[in-house]
Amino acid sequence: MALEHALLVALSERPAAGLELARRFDRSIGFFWSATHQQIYKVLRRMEDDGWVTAEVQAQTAAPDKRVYTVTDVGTKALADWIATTTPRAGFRSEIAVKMRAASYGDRTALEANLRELVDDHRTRLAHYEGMAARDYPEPTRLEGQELDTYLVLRGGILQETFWIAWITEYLEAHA
Amino acid sequence: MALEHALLVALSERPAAGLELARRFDRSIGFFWSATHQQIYKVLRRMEDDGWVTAEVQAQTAAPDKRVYTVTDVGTKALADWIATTTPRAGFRSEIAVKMRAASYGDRTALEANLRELVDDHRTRLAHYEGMAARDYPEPTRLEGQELDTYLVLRGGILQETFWIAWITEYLEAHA
DNA sequence: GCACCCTATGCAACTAGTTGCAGAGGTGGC
DNA sequence: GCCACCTCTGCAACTAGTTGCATAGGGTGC
Repeated sequence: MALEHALLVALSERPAAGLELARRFDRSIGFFWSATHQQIYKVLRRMEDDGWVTAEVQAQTAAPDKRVYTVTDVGTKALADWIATTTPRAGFRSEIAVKMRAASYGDRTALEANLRELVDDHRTRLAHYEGMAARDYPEPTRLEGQELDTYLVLRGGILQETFWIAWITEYLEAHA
Repeated sequence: MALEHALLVALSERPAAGLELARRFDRSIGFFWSATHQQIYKVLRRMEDDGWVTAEVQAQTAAPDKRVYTVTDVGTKALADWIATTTPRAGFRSEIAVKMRAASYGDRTALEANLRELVDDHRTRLAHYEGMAARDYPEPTRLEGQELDTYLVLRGGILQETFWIAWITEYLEAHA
């Protein structure tokens, strides 16, 4: 389970409240993890119980109070310890892949329409990521350390989208 | 949840018992799903309760009886219905990606060693998949229908491994 | 003043999957 | 005969994540 560690990374960069973190999952953290706000609040509460983060209630003017979480020394150490562990290769699970394999047992035309929507979605995301890369990292070879890591994770997002586009395109063309 | 559907696909091709299916997850079905034998038995039992499959107990000579599952008409229809549903784009969750992003907060050297092991693993799998493709599908352009689908899912496995190799290699070289 | 919307947090029921463990039939080696 | 190993099925406790729903503070428009 890496949600708690993904949250530790995000909070190490900038303390934040729950909903703000959920929003960051729609952007930077979202390249490599995703979570609902319910799940985020649940995990944040547990991290607080474990002493990994502290919460400070901040009053706001036009909205309810928010709880801003900050990583503790214990949390920083927990993150470092986790980074030192070995992560095995993850299995690949994909519902659309099951369907691509199963197409002969159902409505292939409906599946192909679904695939066309998906590949469009992936193309849109790829264009968005590539725009981000060009705008935020005009000179990637000059990057180092944490900033380089952030860029390289964006590169992972780009390559991942490229994979999906290549595969779905190959599938659709092979059946044309 | 697509395990039950992945199992329907596998059983539609060939009736099988639980452990045999678990073994097939280490091979063909394993390109797009994975499951432990405990999970497979659990799901098979539910599919049987739902009328999707029937089980026939077969005695064996040097091993305990096995339950061979066969898809029913109800199961065949359930699979077709499912194929006609729309599958949304799946999120990308990766523990190693979180670590790549978090490397500055821990032991980067240990992570790089982990990444080298992983990329070797991916290269081995890629070579294995490419060997399968060359051996089992010498003339892919002549394939049609279900056989073509099987080949294209293998292609997905190849492209997926290619993605991982490209990304990890880029990460390691950028930090060299 | 009410409906709608936004921010902000969070409970609870449920699901899919993991892990540890277990019983049973049988074979081969010591 | 016992033990290690293989085949074969499966229970149960647990975890991570999903979904539906809820409360609460505040602002805006009709």
